[in-house]
Amino acid sequence: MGFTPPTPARSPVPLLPPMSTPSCVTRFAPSPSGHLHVGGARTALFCWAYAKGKGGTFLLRIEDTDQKRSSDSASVGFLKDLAWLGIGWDEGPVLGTHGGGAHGPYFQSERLDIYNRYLAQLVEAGKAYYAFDTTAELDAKRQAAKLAGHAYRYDRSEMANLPKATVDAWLAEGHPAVIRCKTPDGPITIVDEVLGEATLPAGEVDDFVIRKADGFPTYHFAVVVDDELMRVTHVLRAQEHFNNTAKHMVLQDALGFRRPIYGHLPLITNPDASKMSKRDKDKVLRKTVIDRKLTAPPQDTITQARFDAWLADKNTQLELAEASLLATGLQVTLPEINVDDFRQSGYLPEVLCNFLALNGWSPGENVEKFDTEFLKQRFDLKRVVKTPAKFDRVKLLSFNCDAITGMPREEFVARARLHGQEFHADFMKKITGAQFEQLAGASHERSKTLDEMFRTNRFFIVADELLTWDRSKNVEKALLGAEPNGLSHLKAVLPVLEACTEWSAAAIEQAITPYAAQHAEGNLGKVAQPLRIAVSGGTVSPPIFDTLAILGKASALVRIRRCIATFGG
RNA sequence: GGCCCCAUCGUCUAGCCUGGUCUAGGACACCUCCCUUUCACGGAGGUAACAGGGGUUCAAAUCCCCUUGGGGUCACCA
Repeated sequence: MGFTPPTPARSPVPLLPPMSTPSCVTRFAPSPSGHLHVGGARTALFCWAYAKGKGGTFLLRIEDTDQKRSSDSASVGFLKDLAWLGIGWDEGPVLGTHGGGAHGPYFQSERLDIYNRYLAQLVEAGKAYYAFDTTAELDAKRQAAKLAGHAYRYDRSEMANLPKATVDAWLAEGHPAVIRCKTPDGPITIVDEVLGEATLPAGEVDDFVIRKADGFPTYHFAVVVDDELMRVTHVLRAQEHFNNTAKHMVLQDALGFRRPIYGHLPLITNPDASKMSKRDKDKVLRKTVIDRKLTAPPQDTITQARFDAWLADKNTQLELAEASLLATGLQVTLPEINVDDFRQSGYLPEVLCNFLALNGWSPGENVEKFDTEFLKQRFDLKRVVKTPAKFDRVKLLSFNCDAITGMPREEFVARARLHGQEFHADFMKKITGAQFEQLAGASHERSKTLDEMFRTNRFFIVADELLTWDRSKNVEKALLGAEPNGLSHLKAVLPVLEACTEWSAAAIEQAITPYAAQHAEGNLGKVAQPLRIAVSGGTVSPPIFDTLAILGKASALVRIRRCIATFGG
């Protein structure tokens, strides 16, 4: 059989008039199995940047051909994630101003008749055939091959040569059947803009399934048909798809389709080089539960039965909502995996985009900080690295910190407020608008994330009479050290504060500073720290005068009195 | 295991294609000091890498080969 190794089409034959065909069309084609993973987000970002930088089209397609794994709500989830990141799509499912387009539907599950048309065409042309092997038979052969120590390859001798009459009869009798692609014999050379050229030896690609027994096309088939029909010119996807490219090329040749340009992006992994997956959350939870020797879930988290089942079987995974509930109960933080996790943790979308782009690509010239506009203009496949990147959350945090401290105060306050309203409704309810503004203002320069102030300043929203004090070393030292210790300073400044007629940070400072000068050798810390402990219960808070001002005079005084009483006055 | 790909500080990377300008640059982390009312921020320094071995060459991080190590993939999942 005269199969020539495919080469990229030099002059593609356009399906549509040239006028309406953009020079560059990229697509992001996730399967809707949950939220958008950061790795997926990086792929989407690069696809977007590449197309937009060339004035082309970026489209989104939902690959929901796996009936078991797909759900409508899941796809909506990462549409929102993408929109939050600022990665807009020109064509695809509609969300707000994004999406639409003339090449839909953009859900593969709605394109079955299209696939069937091409499938029939292939079978008719003898380029594909029905196969009636059962899963059990196939598994046995795979197993045998493994035992024998060689790679399993599908043997077409039986099914590919079945007489048409037999095939029709079996089909009519309702035997389960798949359709396999008759892969021509010969080596296949993949040309990749990132990885270069790679040739798979003959026999590496066997007769793979293109339609499943349930009537749905496999990923390989749907991708090839859709990329052609949606006139995709550049396929940018994760490196795990590299070997699949050969299958896609076989299909393109069989169907007479154009060949898009390929670029396979390096993977993003955990710092220990393991795959980043939501499994990592389960791992953290399991370790905590085992370390603490817990036999029951914390109150108000998950049921005992669910807990037992999860703990008994390492392969059981908690749902996202269950996991975060349990994490809250155990007071552990889960590793961020999905875009939404980073949003909840208070990362800025523009920072996440910036940092993600740096994993696998760099503009050179020692430039690290840039926005998506810059990325759009500068991104190119030549500078994409070939090696997998370990995702460094610490560096991301540093970038986030820089961005936050670098933004105008009003912007921080506004963005923190939005974050609070979404993720810390309880906090926002217990604090007035003015108080929040003051707190956010005071937290601005010490915030690494939008979330931090809500976690470290919970003392603001507890009732004065319910505040408790840490009994840590630092607290004891500050309050009960050698005389004159913190406690005596507290007793002494109390009347000073009571005498304050104006209760602003500046006014309080004016009252306290002279006291410190006189009674603490001008060492403000000797007075500030006990005050901080008294009103916050711990050793960390925004600057003390701000803290007192935000709390209000009444609250502050009650807390100080209670503290004195608690620590023995 | 077969096949494919890859290999620069702890990490992300620049440099490699078109050998000399590399006593290998930046960033994060780390260490030291300074600043400081806590926590942060900030400022000044510092430690730290061309996986190993052969070639080619006047000259190799840069080109070639081998070894080792890492990753991907081998589904009626995508």
